Amino acid sequence: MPRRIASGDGKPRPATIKDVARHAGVSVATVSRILSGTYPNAPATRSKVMRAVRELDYVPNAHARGLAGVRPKSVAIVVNSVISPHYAHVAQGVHEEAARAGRLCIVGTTGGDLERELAAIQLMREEHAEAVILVGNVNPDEAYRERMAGYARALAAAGSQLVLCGRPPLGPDVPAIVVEYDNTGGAFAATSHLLSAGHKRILFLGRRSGYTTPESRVAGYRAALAAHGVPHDPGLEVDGARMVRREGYRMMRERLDAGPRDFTAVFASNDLIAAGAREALRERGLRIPEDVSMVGFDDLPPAADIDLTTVYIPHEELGRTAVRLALKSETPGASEHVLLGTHIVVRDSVCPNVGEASGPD
Amino acid sequence: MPRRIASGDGKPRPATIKDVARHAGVSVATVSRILSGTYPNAPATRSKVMRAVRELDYVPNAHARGLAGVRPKSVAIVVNSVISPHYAHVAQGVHEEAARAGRLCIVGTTGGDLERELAAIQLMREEHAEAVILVGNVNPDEAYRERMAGYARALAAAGSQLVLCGRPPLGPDVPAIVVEYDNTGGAFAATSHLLSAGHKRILFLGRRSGYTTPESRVAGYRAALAAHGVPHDPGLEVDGARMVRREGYRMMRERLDAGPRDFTAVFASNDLIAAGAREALRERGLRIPEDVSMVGFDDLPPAADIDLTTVYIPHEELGRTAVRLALKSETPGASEHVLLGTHIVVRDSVCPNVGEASGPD
DNA sequence: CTGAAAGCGCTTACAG
DNA sequence: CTGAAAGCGCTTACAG
Repeated sequence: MPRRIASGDGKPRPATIKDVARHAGVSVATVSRILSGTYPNAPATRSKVMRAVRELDYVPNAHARGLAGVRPKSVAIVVNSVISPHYAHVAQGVHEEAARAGRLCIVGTTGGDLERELAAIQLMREEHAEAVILVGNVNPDEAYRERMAGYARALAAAGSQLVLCGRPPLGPDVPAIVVEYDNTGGAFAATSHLLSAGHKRILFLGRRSGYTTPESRVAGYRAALAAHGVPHDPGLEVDGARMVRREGYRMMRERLDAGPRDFTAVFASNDLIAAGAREALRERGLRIPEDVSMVGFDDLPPAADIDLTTVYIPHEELGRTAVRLALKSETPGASEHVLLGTHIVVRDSVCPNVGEASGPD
Repeated sequence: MPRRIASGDGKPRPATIKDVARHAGVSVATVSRILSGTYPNAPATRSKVMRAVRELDYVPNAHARGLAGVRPKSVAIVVNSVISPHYAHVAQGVHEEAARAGRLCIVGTTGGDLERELAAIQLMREEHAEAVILVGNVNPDEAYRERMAGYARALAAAGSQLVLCGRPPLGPDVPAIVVEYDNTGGAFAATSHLLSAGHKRILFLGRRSGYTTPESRVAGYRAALAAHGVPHDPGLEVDGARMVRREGYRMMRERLDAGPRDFTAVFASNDLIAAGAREALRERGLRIPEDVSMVGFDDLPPAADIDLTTVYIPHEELGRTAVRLALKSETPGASEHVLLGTHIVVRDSVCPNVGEASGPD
């Protein structure tokens, strides 16, 4: 049982470096040096000090240490929500790499609210986090770019580093590290997979104008159509408000209600949308893949449960890379751009097209 | 564009309170008081100071503030992994409540590793987190109890507070807040639901001796059998190593391989296990609920996708309550015990038993 | 290899 | 309502 120091009024208070020094019969400078482990020291002194540390259950005060100029041991991540599977997996990667480097993770959630994002960044600046990682889908309009440039410069000035994860770069004059993954390539592969099975009428579910993630997936979809010489019908691109299950259900439901089915396959902009769309199809007695083929994006838990062919994103690798690059860069305010690959994962949601569905031609 | 202070060597450095004071023509004490907002102050002075703060983009240094004795603005949570849906939802609740209270969240992941748990707690002590929340299933043996008692006392001594979430209390002499939910009651309701549908041979999938979560669910299962006058057959309780999908698959698969089916219904100790077991059943052509009825526990995402009747746990409420109680308690090292309710959520995974399965009698 | 002392950026009695 | 000064617990040149 470690002893506790009693202050004047008898209440226990945590031991300080002074207590340790007194206990070990050395100066505080010596204790500090021995604990830092980067100075030469006499073994006898060393063991005296370590013994005192153990006996007093001494834990250094991170605030004092931070004030005295030592780089703090924390990285920060800001996400919309920690229950979104994609964010959770990226965060998991961040945690792993942070733990490996002996860093603590500060996590901020915004719920998509700008006020909360600002407040989170502010608190992280106060804490002097070594890096601040922002992740996820955004609409990179002028206001967004200015906000990010402001964050980047403020963090750099404070010796920290802004990292953008799954977002586009901000431009050469903004000090930020960017870790992206290949949305367009993945969407190209997914669409090609359907095209190779003979599908020509492929519904794209979940377009959202202005937002980087769905837009780059639509781009891959269109590129694949073009590459296979299949005409592009804008009427097959369905808009969705958010990339969630319920939206997938709504979009498919409304499509089926609107008239005779004019597609044989579906490319859902993510797995959650695929799961929702699948439910709407089943309510009409349409099975996957016998009646309709479907491909998703993300390769997150729902995909395995519904046997969905989808596109794998290196979620955790994104988080690990973000931390690795941020901690590596000696100079705060570094700029770097990394693009990680994606690939298709084949399950059982695509059948060859036997030409049932009627096109508008 | 905020001005940046240039230090001697020309590199920008973040503004300090001194810069603000000089810029506003007042003393640092005045700036400090105005920013704290808890002292009387002259409106004219106030606006001068706020203007300087804005123009210099001043952010207070949390380390200096912490050192000077102000309670830090962070709560900490320690979980096995952030991608486990249960942990993620509890964490979401913690974040919400923390954000509401203007606190930052420090999140530690342990991967179930004791070394990492210890390291995380240590770092959180260094950071002087206001509360440290530990969540999840454990085997509360002597070593565990001693470890927790040590954490609790060390945190209390440092003015912080240990909170146990979904874990049993440690005893009256240990300063910890405990927020539990009703596992046994939920399991009783789930089992009763199956019994009411006429099932008598109910497989319990995922017993794990010594671990609090599965053990209290088994207890509810047994209590329900007893209450309904159905004989308890220990042979219907199947052991599982971890509460994951793959284990559910393995347990069901081995059970079906071992001989003729001797149950008409399944109570899975959580939804993931239910999803895995369902897959094994389907491989044998057994459908839910036509051939086998099934009930799970958690009411997390997989449940809706597989139409599973299950037990709802107030995951997020657990996290919110943990933070609320911890921040409320003025005296660090408070003791408190809260038990939140659970309830059954009926979907489409239970049919009346028509007496197909053969019991051992 | 070790110690005495300055300083990091705040807050808060203590005076006025 | 405001200012001068001590002090929080460390680290690190500066001496020796």
